[in-house]
Amino acid sequence: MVTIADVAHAAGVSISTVSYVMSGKRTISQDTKERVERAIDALEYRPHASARSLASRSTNVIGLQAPLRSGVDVHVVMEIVAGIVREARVHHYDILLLTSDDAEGLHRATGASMVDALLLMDVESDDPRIATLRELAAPSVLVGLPRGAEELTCVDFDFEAAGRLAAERLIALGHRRVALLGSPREVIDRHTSYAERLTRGFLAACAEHDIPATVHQCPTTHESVRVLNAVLVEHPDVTGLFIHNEGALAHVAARAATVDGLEAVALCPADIARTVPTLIDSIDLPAEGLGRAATQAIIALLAGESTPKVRLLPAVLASSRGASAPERAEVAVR
Amino acid sequence: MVTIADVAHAAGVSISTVSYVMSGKRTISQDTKERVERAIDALEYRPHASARSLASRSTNVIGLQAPLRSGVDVHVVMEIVAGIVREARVHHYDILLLTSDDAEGLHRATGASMVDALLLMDVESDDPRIATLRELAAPSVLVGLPRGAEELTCVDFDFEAAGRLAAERLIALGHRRVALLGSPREVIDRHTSYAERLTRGFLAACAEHDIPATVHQCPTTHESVRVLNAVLVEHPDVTGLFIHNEGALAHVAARAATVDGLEAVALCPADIARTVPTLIDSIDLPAEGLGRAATQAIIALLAGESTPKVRLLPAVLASSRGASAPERAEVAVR
DNA sequence: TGCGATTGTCGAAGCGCTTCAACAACGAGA
DNA sequence: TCTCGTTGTTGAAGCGCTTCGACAATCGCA
Repeated sequence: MVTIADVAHAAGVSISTVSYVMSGKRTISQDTKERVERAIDALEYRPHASARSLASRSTNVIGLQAPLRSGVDVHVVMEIVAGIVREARVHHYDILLLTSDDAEGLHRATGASMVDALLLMDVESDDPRIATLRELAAPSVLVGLPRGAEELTCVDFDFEAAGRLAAERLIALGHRRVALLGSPREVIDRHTSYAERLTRGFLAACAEHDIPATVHQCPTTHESVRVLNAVLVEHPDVTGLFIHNEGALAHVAARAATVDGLEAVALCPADIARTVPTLIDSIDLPAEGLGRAATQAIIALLAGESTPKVRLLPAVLASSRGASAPERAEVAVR
Repeated sequence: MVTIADVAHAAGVSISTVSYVMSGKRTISQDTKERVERAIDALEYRPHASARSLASRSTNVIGLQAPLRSGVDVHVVMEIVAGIVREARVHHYDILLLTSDDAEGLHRATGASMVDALLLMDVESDDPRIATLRELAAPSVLVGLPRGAEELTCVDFDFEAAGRLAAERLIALGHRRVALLGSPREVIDRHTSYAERLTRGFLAACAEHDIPATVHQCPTTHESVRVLNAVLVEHPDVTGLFIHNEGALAHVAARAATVDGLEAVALCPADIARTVPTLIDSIDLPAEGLGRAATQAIIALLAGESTPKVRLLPAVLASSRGASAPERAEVAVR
């Protein structure tokens, strides 16, 4: 293994000089700097991560508790994680994957100084891990917006605004009764923060416009079609649908397209929306951007910068009108 | 921060004694051992991971390159990762999540001694990372079965056997022309190892029974229904379907159920199969078990044990016959 | 021309742990 | 009684890096 001593020797300087060249924490003459850098390249030197972290008291690793639970939108979770990992690498951080939903993992990772900071996904409205986070020395960021998260930094998509936006869009399209086909029952039962906020926004906007609205828990499979059928039987005057459910989206949208006058808006990643041509409109769920934003927040905390306690990514209506990607591109060109 | 010196002082022993109590590498009297353990508990001592790894020259961390690509079966990937993480914890290892598909990440993680070993998922038939792995000092295990992986340890599900099994099942059910609705085009184009092996097994078994068979690339959305329709138009005598495509499964199965005499078998995780009642049968894709097996293999390598170069988890027909989980339970009870 | 400030480099002291070699203390066999 | 193994414990030497304080060498300014 190549050590800093080998580099120092090859460049004809001391160990500390090599260290300062790498960190830039002291001024080094151009000449010396170049000699050291050549030696580093020639020897393919890579600093030993543990040695570095022992001496510098920081690991450049962020611990991530990602959900591996049922009912969650796996596609979205993967995208968020991808965003987190990519953004972390930009800032020279790595991601340690912690088994989820146990506070012990948080204690272990920080107690053993394996990580500089923590990132938590799939946060519930009253998450028991929140209390744990307060005890820990390491800074943390939540992807989600639980109740009672004062003092904690939270980053999330603005689900409440998305609910409003969907409702207002449907109402603007002329619908006089609407329904939300939302998350599966287990997600609701866990009081997952985003599901509750989405519902709140949707119902509030409908109420403001005096439009009757109902909310339905929706299984992720083609059984969701049964839910839709039941909704239509119970409320035959429902003509506007808002779908937020990865697994059910394609089924429900396909079924909805067969019913005269029924129109559907969805909340989902843009690439998913593109595969469902029968949607009237969609609200983009910027999953990767969410992961990146969360990472940026934790990096800022680590740098000692002041960050807003809560950052919500805005909900924007994608003007897809069901067009597939290539078609949209053509439209844009004309 | 509590250090080993604090524990030693509290227990009235030397630092090395504390270390030997924790590692068990030397005999320690029962009395001393208990005193040390009490001190550890009382002080909530957690050894500093970096200090330990610097001194012991091993990190107890495994690097994982997981795919965050399109077309992959996200659900299955998540389950595999969950299996990997859980099994790793059993053996006191942690998982470092590496950005995927770049060989540089492998060099970085091992060169900087951040990991003891590497785990690679989503391996292609001719994966460029394989050459890199050979250069590295760290042991590695592939989840997949690429060509030219001699010398490398591989763990995977036996997709070829699954292909055979599905074909034989359909033939046994009396079908005289069958079709495989497989992975999306991008997965095929990447020459993903599992897709090719599944096809090979399926076609081989059909050929052995002189049963005509066709293979179709299948988009993951409800567009897959179009593919099915096209297949039925082109080959009206197709009555047996084998589906291996997470996103398309529910759509295709639902559509197939509307065609008289058409029967479908699927390859997917058991919990997914349960949500698709129109399936005749399914072959379980033991995703979590696959992750666990891969981790066990890498742990064995790290322990210097000899492990088989290739381990394939067997394909087994789940006798679901389309029954949903509760119904099956009832049947079992009677 | 002299003197303080700046610039560039270095030696050495850790960071918290593992592990080797050494060594008391003790019991057993001759 | 003496010697030789065991058994249990310890001090100290690293592991590879960062960073502090020190110190020449050079510079700017009076």
